[in-house]
Parts: sequence; structure tokens; C-alpha cells
Amino acid sequence: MGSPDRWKQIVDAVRAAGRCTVAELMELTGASDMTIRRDLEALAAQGLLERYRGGARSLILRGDEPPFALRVQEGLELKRRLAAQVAQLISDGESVLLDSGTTCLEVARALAGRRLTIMPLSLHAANALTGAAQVRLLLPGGEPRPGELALTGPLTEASIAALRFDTAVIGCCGLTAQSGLTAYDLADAAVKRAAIAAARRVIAVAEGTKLTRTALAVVAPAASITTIVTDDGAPAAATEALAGAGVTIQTVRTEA
Amino acid sequence: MGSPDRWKQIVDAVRAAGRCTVAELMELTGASDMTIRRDLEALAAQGLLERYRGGARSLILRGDEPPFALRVQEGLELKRRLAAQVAQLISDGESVLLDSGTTCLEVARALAGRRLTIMPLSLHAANALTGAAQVRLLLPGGEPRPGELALTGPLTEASIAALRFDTAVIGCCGLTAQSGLTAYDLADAAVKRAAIAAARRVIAVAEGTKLTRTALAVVAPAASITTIVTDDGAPAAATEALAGAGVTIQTVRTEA
DNA sequence: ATGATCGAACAAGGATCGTGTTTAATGCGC
DNA sequence: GCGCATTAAACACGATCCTTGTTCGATCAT
Repeated sequence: MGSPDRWKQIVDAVRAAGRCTVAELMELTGASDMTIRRDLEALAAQGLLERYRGGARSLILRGDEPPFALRVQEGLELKRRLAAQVAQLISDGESVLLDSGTTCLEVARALAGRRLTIMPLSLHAANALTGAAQVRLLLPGGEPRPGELALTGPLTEASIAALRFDTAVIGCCGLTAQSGLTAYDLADAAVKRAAIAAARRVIAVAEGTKLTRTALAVVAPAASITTIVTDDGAPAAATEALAGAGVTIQTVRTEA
Repeated sequence: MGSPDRWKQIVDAVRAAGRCTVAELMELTGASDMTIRRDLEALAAQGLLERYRGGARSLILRGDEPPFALRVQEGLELKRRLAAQVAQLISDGESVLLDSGTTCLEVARALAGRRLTIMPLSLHAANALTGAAQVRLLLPGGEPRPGELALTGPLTEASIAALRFDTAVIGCCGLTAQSGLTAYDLADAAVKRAAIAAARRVIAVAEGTKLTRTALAVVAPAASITTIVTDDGAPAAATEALAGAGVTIQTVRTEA
């Protein structure tokens, strides 16, 4: 229900202004009041905003990570290309630890037909991989974070620590030579750290824009990464600094 | 794609005869050859049967459990009533271990709005519970069995053993006073056993027809169950024998 | 108390899915 | 190698579902 682009419009508007009235959103989107109301209801159910009489106010803090449902849509084509490149780095028969996040979800889809052992760290990826006849699916325990469905907590870390993987594919919110790999969520960061510790080879996958960002929680220094898969959009200074830390950089084209 | 009742017809026919030609299935269902062909393709993708030129042969052994996709449909109304009764036995705030299977999937749906801590033992139930704002979801590790998506294996048993629950809701394939609770799958049986051991109270939920059946793998004696929720269809002899083992029996109406 | 807002029910429009037909390509048996 | 049945792809029709807009009565805030 509700076309995704209108949802994005609404969420963006509400987040930008802090709060919006139904009338404002009607004018913005051109939809009727009832449609706006139904949209707000759905978005409130996802925890993105809070309803009050006559409008809605944002629940997402300005510096916060935008919700999963919105991030999936953004830059899908680029994520597919990054995912394809990652898939190429992985050989049949390997055991793979697959991080949570929208980019890694695309990696899951790219890996679906292959003969592999995969432990996904989010339920989204797990669902994408059920039905893939050739992959042996291994689920860690843990608590799925709402929306993101990333598995976190002591159960997750224990599940990971009990195993050893050929490759870990790690997504990130920020990645620089100076601060290393960083994430928004503290619990996520702990899981990523465990994942890196349990794998022989670590592939970090990150859009070029992330190579200039730093998020709250430090996961690991750049040197603990084997290979970074990114795109042409990454500033040369950033990639050179990372390469200087001993990391292999692979880039795909930003645009088709 | 494909209406579920025709799928059931096809799978039943193929399983009964061992193999069927496309022409036979056309006559049986009244559908066109192309539709049959598409159905067979879909069913083969689910691993239910094997395609050969001109027809298909069954991959399900005669005494085997019918596949999940078919069992979900059967007796849905009754399952809902059983699930509602189970939900009534559970108080807000409890920690609940929820078994795999189609009946327990309905229990998950019945519990979705409540304030509870739930650890589901199948991905189907887990998916049904994501988005339930009030429930704290706890996932065990393990390998999801294809189709069923029931989590099994050492990771699952370890996850369960690390926790203690107020209530375990257990589904079953067979349940008699003599043989106790039985399951088709050996790995499943081990998980159920761990679940029963980790819970203070054990609620078994089973359609009346299951109270005369016995499946391959023995899970636990009837005495280890606290309460059985079943329906009027259960033979009086069976329920009395179970009651004699010290189990509380609760029944719902078989038909609306 | 009054006005705006909300939620439910109903109706229309569009999109999507399932199904059947046609066509061309493929594979099997002779 | 030939002929036949089977299959896969492409297209078209029909039904169904989803989305949206409207109306109405109920609700809430000023």
C-alpha cells in the first residue's frame, strides 16, 4: 500500500521540517487527505514518525541513519554492481559470513545461485537466501533489530565466535584510513567486530560516499580489512590512504 | 502463481501413482497443458517432484510428511481456533518458546499483538513476528530446513539450552499416551526435546487426528507435557489415556 | 459548542496475476 | 535423419486485488 516515492517524499518533508500538517503534505504530494492519512498511519506503524491530530512529527533524529525501508531503494543499481563484484571475489564452496545492511542484501541476492555456505547477519538476507537450493544456510541467533532485522546481541556474537569462515563480507556506515570501519549502531558494531575476527579474509563493501564519512561506533581499523569494493565516486585521497594501510581496493563504475 | 487446490490435486495424484503424465493431470484438473507444465515447474522448484519429459515423478516417499506449502492451507480455520486457545493460556510478559510447524505459525500470528518475549523455532514464525512492536523477538541459531524453515542443529540446541522460558508451545506430528510426543524429522525431534527441557510449562498443540498417530522420532513422554490443546475430533479413548498420564486437556470445537 | 479531523464503508480506477492460445524451438524415438 | 510429441517464449484475455478518492458519521480540540 502506498507508492514508495510518495512515502519518501513524506518522510523527507517531515524529517526536514520536524513536523508537517496533513494539508501541507496534500499540497506537496497532490494526493487526497485520506491517502495522506493512510500513508502516515503506515509510516507510524514502521516507527518512522509519530502521528498527532492534524499532522505528524518526525521520530528520526537529524543525524540518524535513515530507516531501512528507504535505504533499500536508494542507489539500487550501484549496489547491484558492487554486489556483483563482491560475488566475483568469492569462489564456490567457500563459507561466507554476510553482514546486515542494504548493500549486503544485494550481495545475498547475487550469491543466491552459488554453491556456498552462508551465514547472514540479517533476516532480510536470510529470507533472500531461503529457496536457494545450492547454498547451505546457517543462521546465527540473536535479536533482530526492528526494521533493519540485523541480528545482534550476545547470542549472535556467540554463534559467530563458535565458527570460522573463509570470507566475511562487511557493510559499513563509514570507512576511512584514519578512523577505520565505523557503524551507527553500537550493537551492530560489536557483531561486525566478531565477524571480522572469525574470518580469514574480510571484504568490505561501501559506496564511494562512505569513504569520507565516519559514524559513531568504531568497529575495526582499516588494516584489518583485506579488500574494499567501492565505486569511482570515491575520492582519490581516501582510496590512496586506505591503500597505504595495506588494503586492496577494487572499484566499479558509479554509473552504468 | 497456481491456485493452491490444483497444486494439492497434482501433488496428491503424483504421490499416489508415483508418476503422472501431463495428459493425465490435464484430465484430472481440467486445466490446459501449459498450466500443468507451469505448475510442475513450480512444484519441482520446491523440490516436491521431479520433472521428466511428458510428466513428473514424485520425490516424496509414501510415508513422508507432506510439504509445508500444502499443509499451511489444510484446516486453517481449526488451526486458528487452536492458536487462539493457546494464546489465551499465555499471559502478558511471559517468555515463550514457539515450535516450528504450520499450527505454531498460527499461534505466532495470534500472539503478534501481545507484549511477550518470543523465541520462534522457524523462520516462518519469525517473519510473522517481525513488525510486532510489543514482542521482543529472540532468534536461535541453526540451519533452516528447506521449505519448512525449521531451525535445527547444534546451534539451535545450544541457543535454547542457554535460556529458560516460562512456556514452550510445541507442535507435533503424533501424540499418544503410549508413545508420547513424536515427530517426523530426527533433527526436529532433538530441538523439540531441548525446548521442552528449557521451559517451565509445556503446551502441546495438536489437531485431534494427531492423537492417534505416531511418527518416527520420539521426542518426549506424554507426562512431560503440561497442557494439550486439541479439538473435539480427538477420540475419547486417546484424551482419557493422556489425561491419565497427568496432562491437562483443553479442547476447542472442530467446526465453526 | 463549533469546527476541523479522523476512521470506516463504499465505489471506481488501474495494475497485476493467472490462464489460455499461438508460435517457434527442442528433444526423443523410429 | 525424419517425424512426432513436448517444451519454452510471446502475446492476449479475464479476473482479482490493490490503491485511491469520496462520503458519512463519530471524535476531538479550541
